[in-house]
Amino acid sequence: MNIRLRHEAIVRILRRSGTSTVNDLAREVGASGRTVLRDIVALRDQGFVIHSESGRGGGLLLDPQSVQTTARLSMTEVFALIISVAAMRAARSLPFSDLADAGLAKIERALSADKVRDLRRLLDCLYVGQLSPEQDISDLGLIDQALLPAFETTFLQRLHLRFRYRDAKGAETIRTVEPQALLILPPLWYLVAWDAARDDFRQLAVEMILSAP
Amino acid sequence: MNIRLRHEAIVRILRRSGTSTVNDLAREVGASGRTVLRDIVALRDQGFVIHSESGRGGGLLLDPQSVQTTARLSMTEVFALIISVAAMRAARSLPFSDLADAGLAKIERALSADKVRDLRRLLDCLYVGQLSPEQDISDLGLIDQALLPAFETTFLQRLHLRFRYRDAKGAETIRTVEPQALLILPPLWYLVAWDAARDDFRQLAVEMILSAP
DNA sequence: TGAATCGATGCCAAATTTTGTCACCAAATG
DNA sequence: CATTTGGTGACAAAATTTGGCATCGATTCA
Repeated sequence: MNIRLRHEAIVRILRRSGTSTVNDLAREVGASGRTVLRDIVALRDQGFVIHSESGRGGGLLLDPQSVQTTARLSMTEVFALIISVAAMRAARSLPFSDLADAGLAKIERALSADKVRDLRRLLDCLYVGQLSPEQDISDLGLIDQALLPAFETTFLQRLHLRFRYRDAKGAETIRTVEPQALLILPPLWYLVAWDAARDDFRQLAVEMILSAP
Repeated sequence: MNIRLRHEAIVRILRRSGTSTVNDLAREVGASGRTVLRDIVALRDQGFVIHSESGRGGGLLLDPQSVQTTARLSMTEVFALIISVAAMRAARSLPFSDLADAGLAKIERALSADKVRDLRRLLDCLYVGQLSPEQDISDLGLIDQALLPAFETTFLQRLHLRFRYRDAKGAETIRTVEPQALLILPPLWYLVAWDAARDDFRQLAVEMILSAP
C-alpha cells in the first residue's frame, strides 16, 4: 500500500464518516495505529485541518472548510505569491527545494482546483535568478504592480501584448509580442517574448515598457 | 527529496522546457539518471504521455494533451465507473486495495478538475457490500440506468427526490427524501435517505421506487 | 562505417524511509 | 478509578528507494 494512496484514503474516509477513531482508520486502511497517526501529522502539514478529541466517543474530525476551499485570493495576489515561492526556491543553492515546494502546496490548497492549473502555468513562465544569502525576497525589485494583471492574462491565454518600448539605443518602438516567460534577475526584470514582426525571441527589460501605444 | 515532489517537479520542468534529456532532469532535480527514468515510468503509469527520442538532440517530451485533459465522459458513465471501482475495492477482502485506487486515479486523470470533485463526492455517497471471490462485478445487479442521472443530481446538489414507493407491507406511499448514500448489497440496492416527513433516516429498496408521483 | 548520444531495462548492494511495537503521557468519559 | 482515545519517543525490522553498472536499441553525425 502506497503512502500517497493511503493519505488520500484517509482523507476520503474522514470526509464521509464524520468523526472516526485512529484505530478505525488503521483497520480500514490496513496499517497500524501508529502509522495512521503519522499520516495525520503529514496531512496536517499539508494544510488539512483535522480536529481531535480524546476519551470515549472521541476521534478525528476533518474540518470540511479545509477541503472545499474556494479562491479567496485574486490571481494577481497569487502571482505575487508565486514570485515569492520561486524566489525562495532560487534563494537556496539546491537544484530543487523541498521547503519552497511545501509552501507552494499550501498555497495551492487554498485555491480552487481550476486556479491551481493557472498557477502552475504561471509558475512555469517564471524564472528567478540567484539571490545571495544576504538578500531578502523584498530585494527582488518588484516592478509596477499595474503590469502584473496584463502579464497574467497574456501568459494564461497566450495573448499578444502591445506596448511602447525604449530599446537599448534609446529608440522608441511599438512592439507586439507573445510573452513566453518572465525572467527576474534582481533587481532587473525581463520579459522573454516572441516578437512576430522581427520573427525572433527578444528579452525586453520590463522597466523599459512605457505604456500602451 | 520527496518522491511526490520530485514527480511534480519533473512534470513541471517537462512542461516548460519542451524537450529535455534524462540527465538534464536528473541534475535539475538532484537525483540520478536511473532514478529519473524510474520516475518517468511511474508518471507514464499515472497517465502522462511522455514521448521520447533517442540519439543526439533527443530527449523526453511531455504531451500537453495528456495534461490539460477535458471530460469526455458524461457523469452518468463516470457514475457507472465509480460503482465498478467501489465494487472492485469491496471485492477484495483487503481493507483497501491498491489496484482499485490506481484505476480510480486513471479515471480521475481523464476528467477535468471540476469533475473530479463531483466524482469524489459521489464516491463518498457510495457503499458497496462484500462480493464473494467468485462473483463478478456484473453480478452487482445494476439497477435501471434511468435512475442514475436522478441520483447523481440529488447527491451532488443535495436536492430532494420525490417518488412513489412501495414499502415492506406493500403499501404505496409518496416520499420526499434527501438522499444521503447509495448502499449496494448485491443484488439489492438501497437508497439511504433522510425522510423529512418522518423525521428519520430510511433505507429504501431501489427496486421499490416506482416512478415520479 | 564507427563513434557518440540518448532512452530503456535488469541487477544488486547500499542508503533511506517506512512501519510496527512497546512504553508512556494527557485528556476525557462513565 | 478503569477505560478509551489522541499524541510522542525510541528502536529494530521490513520495505522501498536509490545509484552504479552493464547492456541493448535507436539515432545522429562525421
